[in-house]
Amino acid sequence: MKSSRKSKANDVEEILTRGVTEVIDREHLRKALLSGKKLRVKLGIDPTGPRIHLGRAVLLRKLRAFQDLGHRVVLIVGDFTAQIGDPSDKLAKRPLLTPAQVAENMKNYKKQLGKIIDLKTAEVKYNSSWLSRLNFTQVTRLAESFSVQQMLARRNFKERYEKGIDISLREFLYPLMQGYDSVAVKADVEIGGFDQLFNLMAGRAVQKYYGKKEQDILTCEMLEGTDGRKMSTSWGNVINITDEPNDMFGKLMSVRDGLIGRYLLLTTDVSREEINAIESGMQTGKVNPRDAKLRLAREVVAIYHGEKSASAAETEFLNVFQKGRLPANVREEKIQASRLSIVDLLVQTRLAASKSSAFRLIQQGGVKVDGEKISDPKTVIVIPGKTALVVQAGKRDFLKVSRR
RNA sequence: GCGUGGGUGGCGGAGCGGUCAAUCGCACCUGACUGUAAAUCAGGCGCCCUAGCGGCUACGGGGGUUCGAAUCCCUCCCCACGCACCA
Repeated sequence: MKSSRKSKANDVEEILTRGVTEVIDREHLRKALLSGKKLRVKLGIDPTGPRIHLGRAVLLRKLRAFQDLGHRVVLIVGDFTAQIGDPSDKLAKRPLLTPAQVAENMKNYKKQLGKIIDLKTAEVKYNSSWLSRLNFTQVTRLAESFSVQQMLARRNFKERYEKGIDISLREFLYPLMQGYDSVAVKADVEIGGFDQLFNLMAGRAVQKYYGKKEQDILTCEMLEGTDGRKMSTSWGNVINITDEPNDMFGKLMSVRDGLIGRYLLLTTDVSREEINAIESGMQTGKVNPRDAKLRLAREVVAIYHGEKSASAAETEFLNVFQKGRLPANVREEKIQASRLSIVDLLVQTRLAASKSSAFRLIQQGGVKVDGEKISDPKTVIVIPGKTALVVQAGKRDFLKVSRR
């Protein structure tokens, strides 16, 4: 959207290289991008309706970059697989999604997508609309496009085969289905995480088999979670693009120092020259990692919540965590009692999950009322009627309490 | 279908008759320190209370043996692997 004619070559280079692990066929794709032809760029979407996190956003942002150059984004909702179940999923017994659930999930998902992708010009397709219509003859024909040897070339299959671990035949069908999607939507390019390489390649094989031109494929790096491990909701190291500004800012500040460069590269538009400067600055001690991280946090929050929210979140963060002041907006709660033991107060206001944990919190010195540390669990707190007490549990949990 | 090994706290994984609310690692919480919710260090991490070498409920479900069971037996359910079936 901001590319002048002269910088187009740069934009193309940026697409082809930033956060990219592999491009097949690189030269072909470069030429196509420079030719001015409008390409159809495909990305598969998970129909279980998860929250979009910064890792997933790497792909979506890549997609957006294509969109900004005038190409057509084609999102494929994998509802068909969700409805027949994935046998590689050990928890295969989990309930399969009904069409209604998929529709609901996608409604949610689209709201998030809209933060990155321009949905007005994007196509959204459900792969059940063609996959569920294939009859056995057609499936058989599709199965002809691949050999067992080719399938076994996939690392995941190869390892399991060699170890004697079951591979369901149906699993062999999955790459074929994904490949068939590419035929159905006439994809010119498909993008995905580098773990998707095989499936993306399958698209090429299937397209070729059906006499279509093969899509180019582009795989992106996978972003680590804030602690350096694989980003995963169950690890709790995920930053979602729907996270509130202050929360998002704080989570970004908890990214490991060693990951600052990668985060800047994969989640922001900060130029690579600048990222290099920041990284070498950190190595020589000229740049304080904290400041690099503040920059990162500002950039990312601005992308999803706007500049204003970003600087507000920064001010808030510095206030609360550097200067130890009260947050600007503290939740308020009115309770009925006029006098309560500190333990009961913590439990009633849900600042502590149970009395035992409230006890612990107090004994560990994590509780303050109006800035004063409470160390005796038996302390009785008088709840004021007009003004409110500020109760603090730990570093980040604040609550204003007054009488109802 | 047969056989073997398993099912333990948010996860991984010890324990294999008592001192086990259960080693340890991860995650999480608190404190100290600081450059931040980073790193490091220390402590905590089922619930209840009159807060104590206190009480209660817990180790897939049910039943049993025992003074006493996560630990032994029976049974059911589930998982992994091997064999058989396919030939």
